[in-house]
Amino acid sequence: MVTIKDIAKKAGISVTTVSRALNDYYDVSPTTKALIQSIAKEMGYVPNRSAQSLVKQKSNTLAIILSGLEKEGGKDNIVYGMLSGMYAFAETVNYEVALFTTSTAQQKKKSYVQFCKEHNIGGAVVNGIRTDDPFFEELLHSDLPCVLIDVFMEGKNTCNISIDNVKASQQAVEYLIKNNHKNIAMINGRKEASVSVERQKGYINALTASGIEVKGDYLVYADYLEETAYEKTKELIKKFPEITALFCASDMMALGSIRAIKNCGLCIPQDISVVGFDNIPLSAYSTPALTTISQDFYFMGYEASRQLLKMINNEPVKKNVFLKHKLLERDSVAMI
Amino acid sequence: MVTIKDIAKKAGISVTTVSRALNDYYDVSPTTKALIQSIAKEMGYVPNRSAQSLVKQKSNTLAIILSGLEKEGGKDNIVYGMLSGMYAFAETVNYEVALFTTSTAQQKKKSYVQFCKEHNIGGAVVNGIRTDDPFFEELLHSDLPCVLIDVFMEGKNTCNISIDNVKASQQAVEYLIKNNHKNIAMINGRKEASVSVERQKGYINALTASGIEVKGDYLVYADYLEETAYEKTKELIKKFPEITALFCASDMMALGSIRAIKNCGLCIPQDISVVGFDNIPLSAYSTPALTTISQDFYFMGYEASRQLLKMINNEPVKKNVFLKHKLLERDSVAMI
DNA sequence: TTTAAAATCCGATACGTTTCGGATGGTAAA
DNA sequence: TTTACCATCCGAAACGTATCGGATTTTAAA
Repeated sequence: MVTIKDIAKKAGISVTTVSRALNDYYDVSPTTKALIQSIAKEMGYVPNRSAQSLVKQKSNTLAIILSGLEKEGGKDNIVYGMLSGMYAFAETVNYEVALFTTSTAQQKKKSYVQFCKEHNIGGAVVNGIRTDDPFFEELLHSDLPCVLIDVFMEGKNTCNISIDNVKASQQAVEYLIKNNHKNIAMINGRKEASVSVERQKGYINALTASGIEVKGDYLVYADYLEETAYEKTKELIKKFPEITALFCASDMMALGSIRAIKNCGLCIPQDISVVGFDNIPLSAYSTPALTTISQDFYFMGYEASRQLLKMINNEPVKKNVFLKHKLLERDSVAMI
Repeated sequence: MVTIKDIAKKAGISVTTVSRALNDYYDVSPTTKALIQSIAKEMGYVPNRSAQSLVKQKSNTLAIILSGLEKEGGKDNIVYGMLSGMYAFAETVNYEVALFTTSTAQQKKKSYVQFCKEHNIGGAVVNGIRTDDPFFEELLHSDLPCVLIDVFMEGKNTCNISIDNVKASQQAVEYLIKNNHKNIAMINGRKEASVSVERQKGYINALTASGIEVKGDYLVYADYLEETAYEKTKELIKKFPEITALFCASDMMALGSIRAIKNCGLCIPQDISVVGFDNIPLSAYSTPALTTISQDFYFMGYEASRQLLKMINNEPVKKNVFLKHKLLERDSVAMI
């Protein structure tokens, strides 16, 4: 391993000056600067990040904390999108990304704060962490800058980023109403998740605004799981055959619903219309193609990390950032 | 930040002993060990990875080098699968993973070797890098341990991991032949990629073994892209209406082919049968569900990193590791 | 009692980099 | 000639940890 000491020796110059030359400081002459840089290149010098991070007490690294890169969890491509967005942004500012996942398996899991401290990390983007996770609490109470994606909590030094979930789901349900649907059920995710609450609010808003009675029985929770949605949908449409439309709080659940509906011998959208949420790749390939609320997860990851960097640099940021969404009309909704 | 010095002071004990206690060395008494560990916990001590990595000259980190976490590239979920497998393994051995992607955009991209040196990384898992990438060449010539997924090249300190692509595609085509197909075309990927070569070999093997003439015109390249496959398939089935079956070297291309076939007013599998390759999530949701060769990318990432760690620790490893595959019969193939 | 061996501890140094505080020599203004 | 100011350089300390080589005490064997 070639170090700045080696360069210094070869150039007959002090270590200090080599360091300052390589970092392009003003107080080293253009001549020596050029000399040193050429020697560095010639010797194949690579700066040692550990040493840099140790002495500078920071590491040019952003953390992303995820609920888990699970074997079967990635079908929706959401995490992938956020990740790639984050990496894309980090690259533009010469930062790196450290990915930390909470393994459900591992009992003695490490605290998020600890992870960041270990690595001299300045701040974290957080997604998919359960709000009752004790380590999440600890993170919120620490003064590490955090950007929370799709979860609304207040911490010591946090901000939130997401689409306007209320408006988006309201829009989705209004679209169904516009297509003359009145008996509209909702397959929601986990009751506790803040996005679920928001999306439910939008559903109710749309119904009441159109003078449609909100029936508690039409509202079921499927944990954002395809399989659960499949079962709940089956029960639902057997119990309430008058239902003509379904609003699902995620595309994965919508896919489960679609399967359930087909399985009951009904047709989509002729018998029952379905609207999803997220616009995951699968939704475009299902039959029928799923009408859904489109979110740009790549951009979300990109923006989240951009916000984070601002916070790390003590620049002012908005506490709540709302990104754009879009209703994507495809083939799973019909006029009745 | 609380350091071992702080602990030493509080415990009235030397820094050396604190370090050795925390690392559970044999030559510190159980009493002091317990004392120090409790003080460490109480003070919220977190070891500084930079300092550790600096002094130990290594970092307990595995690199994964990918061709890019691109916005649109992740639809097949393959990279995600490998990633999660790698993280899962790394966790079991208390290692971390550093992800490095080659941005097509960024001109002044950094060499892979440089990245590893900077971070004191002991070795890398590599996937999807073009074989003519100069930095890839450099990596192969370096003595960094490398596990190459799905690419067959020999380096100074490398090994390869993949399924038996020849056998797998041979099996796929044999399956079509068993269903009485004789005019079987193949949509292959990039001609240069080694997996393409292998899969083509399997295709030809199967045909010749059954005494079916291999027609050069039946073999087209679509770059592993859905859209290109769509177009090439259209041309193909217009030009050669006798074709009754298609073997595609990837599921993404198969999805393009399916769309093309439908678009020509033909039915799958009644008019044309299709077999894909990979078993990506989308393949199960397409209509008809795609018959395909199933690979376990999670396991591939897991095994690749397991191999890598062995190489880093100078344990002996096999030069070529073949993982299992499986022909997954679904609904896109019919007997004629 | 002496001696050897085990158990337990510690000082000093090293890892590679940055940075504080100053040193040196040269140039221009007073 | 003196003074002040640049431009350019450098020594030494610091970051937090691990480890080599040895020191000290305790225990057990002879």
